Amino acid sequence: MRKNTLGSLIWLRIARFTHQSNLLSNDFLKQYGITAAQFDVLNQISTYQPITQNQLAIKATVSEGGISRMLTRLEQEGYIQRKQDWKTKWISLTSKGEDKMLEVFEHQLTFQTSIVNESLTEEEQKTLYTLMTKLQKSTENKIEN
Amino acid sequence: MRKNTLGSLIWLRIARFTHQSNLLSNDFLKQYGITAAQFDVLNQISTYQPITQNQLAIKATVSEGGISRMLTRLEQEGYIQRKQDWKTKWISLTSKGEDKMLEVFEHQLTFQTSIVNESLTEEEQKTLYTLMTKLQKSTENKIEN
DNA sequence: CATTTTCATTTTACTAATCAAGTGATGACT
DNA sequence: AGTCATCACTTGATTAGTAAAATGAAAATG
Repeated sequence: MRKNTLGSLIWLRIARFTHQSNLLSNDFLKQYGITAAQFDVLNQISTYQPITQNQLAIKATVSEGGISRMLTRLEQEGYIQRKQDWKTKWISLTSKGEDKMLEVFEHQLTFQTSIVNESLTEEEQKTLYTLMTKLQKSTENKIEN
Repeated sequence: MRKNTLGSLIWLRIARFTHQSNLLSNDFLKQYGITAAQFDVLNQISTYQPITQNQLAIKATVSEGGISRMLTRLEQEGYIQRKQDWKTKWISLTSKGEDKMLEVFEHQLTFQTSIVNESLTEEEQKTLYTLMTKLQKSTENKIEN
């Protein structure tokens, strides 16, 4: 007989939430013509630009190959530019990319915040943040073994 | 100036944990020759078989098209069988699929559990489970609008 | 009894991710 | 100088996901 542990149930809830909130995010961002994955990467670039692809991959927790393809798409759309300097490519937003982030950032933040605010009190949110941070940091350490 | 809310920080932590724990899961399951996504689907089938593709898609929180392809692969590998009955296809594990789940389930459960146990106390886990359940249920309601 | 509706599943076109092998230029040995 | 290693990035093969259009067979309608 199958018996689940508390740990595995937590795992399942988190996986479901991520999946479903991703669907909602993509649906919400559709009106701005970008996907949730693109928003995340543009947001990282906006924060850390100019940044190399290598560093960006780490910030966005995506593989080298993944960021390469992602940037190709974003470059085609005209949101970012890659400046080759020696062997490194420095990534930054174009003015179109800056405008897009200016247009979208606040709304996406409000969108995410409201979903959390609707189901949890301020106190609960603080607790959840603390616990998730513990969990995530510990997983992060395991990755860098 | 960019200012993040508690809600958006929670969102970020959850997304990171999911992504990283998925990498770990895939890495762990590699020795058994299956992926984390395949394990999840096989696990659902094992629990609810026989089950239609439609219901399975809901259980596994995957789109109709997604489950169709996934099952094609699992069928090719010989883990599942599809029995056409009227217009419905009933999915169940083959004996090879049953064996695989018997081999993997306990280990994957232990793997997931240990990651949570290593970073959180029993009490913290209960709290986290309660909060994540609230959050996830609320998101689920938004999806079915 | 022919036609339309319904419905489960499949397919198409796309985004996105991984790992691993391939490029191509810089720089460091011998 | 010639070879070799390194490094940042790209590419190929595969898995996985979505939305939306297409299939195909049964049921319902007129």
